[in-house]
Amino acid sequence: MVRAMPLLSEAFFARDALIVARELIGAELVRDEVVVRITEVEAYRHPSDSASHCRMGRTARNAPMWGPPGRAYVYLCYGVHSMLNLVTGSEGEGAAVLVRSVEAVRGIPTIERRRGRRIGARDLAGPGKVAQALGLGTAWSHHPVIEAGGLECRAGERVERLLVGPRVGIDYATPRDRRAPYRFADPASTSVTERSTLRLERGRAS
DNA sequence: TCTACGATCTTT
DNA sequence: AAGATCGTAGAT
Repeated sequence: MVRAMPLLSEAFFARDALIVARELIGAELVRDEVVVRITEVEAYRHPSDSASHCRMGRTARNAPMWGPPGRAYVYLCYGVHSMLNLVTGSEGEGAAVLVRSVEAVRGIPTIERRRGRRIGARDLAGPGKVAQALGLGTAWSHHPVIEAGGLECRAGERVERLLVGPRVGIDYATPRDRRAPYRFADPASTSVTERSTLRLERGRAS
């Protein structure tokens, strides 16, 4: 048995969504026997971000995003898929990071049996697959991933250089926000969506 | 109340 | 290229 990596702290999440997003690449999500490694994320930065669920202020749905950092925000998309976000910044800010893709580290076959769905692949590219692999629904909103038990977010191997590009599926946002390079991915992973719109970032890591 | 529409995925 | 499928938000 390998010793578990340390939990990420509330202080880790209590920073700008762009910083947290970059540093979440390579981190692990753990739910019981299931362990996945984060390979792609998007930052939803602030109420002034016209792509964010917080763009129209506080509502029942986006309440978790306004809460303390290090909590989950899970919402239902297209009436079909659950999306996992991790709340960032300070309480009352309204920012989060969407986990778009992961790689299975272990435990996925068990989930496959339990859910009666086909998730055998090691690559889980796309936010709907992430929540499905971890068995998460909207009831997981507000769950602290900085504490042991349930869904946990743990440190992983640090990825120095990243793929960077625009976010996906936000055509309703302003042109500026549509173009904003708020999506980050691990260049070494094949579990990444819309890869052609990402470019390898030069220079220093965050 | 009513209506429109998604931070998607799969199949055609 | 389109259907599935339903909760939310904004309008009425």
